[in-house]
Amino acid sequence: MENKSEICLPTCSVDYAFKRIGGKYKGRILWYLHDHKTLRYGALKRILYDVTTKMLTQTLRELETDNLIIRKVYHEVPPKVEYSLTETGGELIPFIDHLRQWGDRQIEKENRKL
Amino acid sequence: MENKSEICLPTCSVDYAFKRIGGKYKGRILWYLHDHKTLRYGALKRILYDVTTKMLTQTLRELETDNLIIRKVYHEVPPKVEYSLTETGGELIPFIDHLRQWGDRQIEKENRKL
DNA sequence: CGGAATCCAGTTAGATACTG
DNA sequence: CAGTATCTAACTGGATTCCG
Repeated sequence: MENKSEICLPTCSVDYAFKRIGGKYKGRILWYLHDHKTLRYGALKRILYDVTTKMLTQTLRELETDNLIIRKVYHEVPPKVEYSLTETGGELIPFIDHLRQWGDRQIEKENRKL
Repeated sequence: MENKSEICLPTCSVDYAFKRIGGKYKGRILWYLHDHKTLRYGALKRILYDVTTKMLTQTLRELETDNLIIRKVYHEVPPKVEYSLTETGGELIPFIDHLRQWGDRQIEKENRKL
């Protein structure tokens, strides 16, 4: 499975950016990693809770390839892998945070209508 | 075809927001509508250029349902339909702009490496 | 524990043709 | 002009099983 971001030239930088963080779980993963500083594979899976191992692994690999997260392997038994944000990935946090606040406001609005 | 945003409760507001603007063309459409104030269907199709009528219509309907854009129909011959941002949609522009700038920086970085 | 591999159903999106 | 309808290829994502 190839990383989409490698096989197509973006037509504009908005497109470029959305390709990198627009995946089904990417926004949440970046946000949770910022929240917890570092998370293990299993912990991430528990927080996202509806994700399959296949999807999680695939998504993490894409984020790693795009240099948004770091994958650190501890060669122990049992194995341990920790994920954290890169500096580039961290630069996206203000954006995600604003988006989160916007989302909160919309959810509130919708609730008031009911 | 149901609008996804209607059939699932978001697990968190990050997820909520990404569902609304994370589609393949949504970011670009919002950005272009902000840039041009208002755009006709055909103009949008030309700017996005690789989109099919089916995808464009579907995406525009989702954005409309989520109250991010306005669809204004002129009952003329030939027909004329203009799209523009709602106030809520406009609130997203600063974030998309931020994302766009981030994208620009990444593209530059990648070019320097080559 | 942190995945990889395989198989398969379901969805999505593209091409094409047609319409008010 | 601004779509709709239909068909199909392609891809996505889920379940399951297995491995170092």
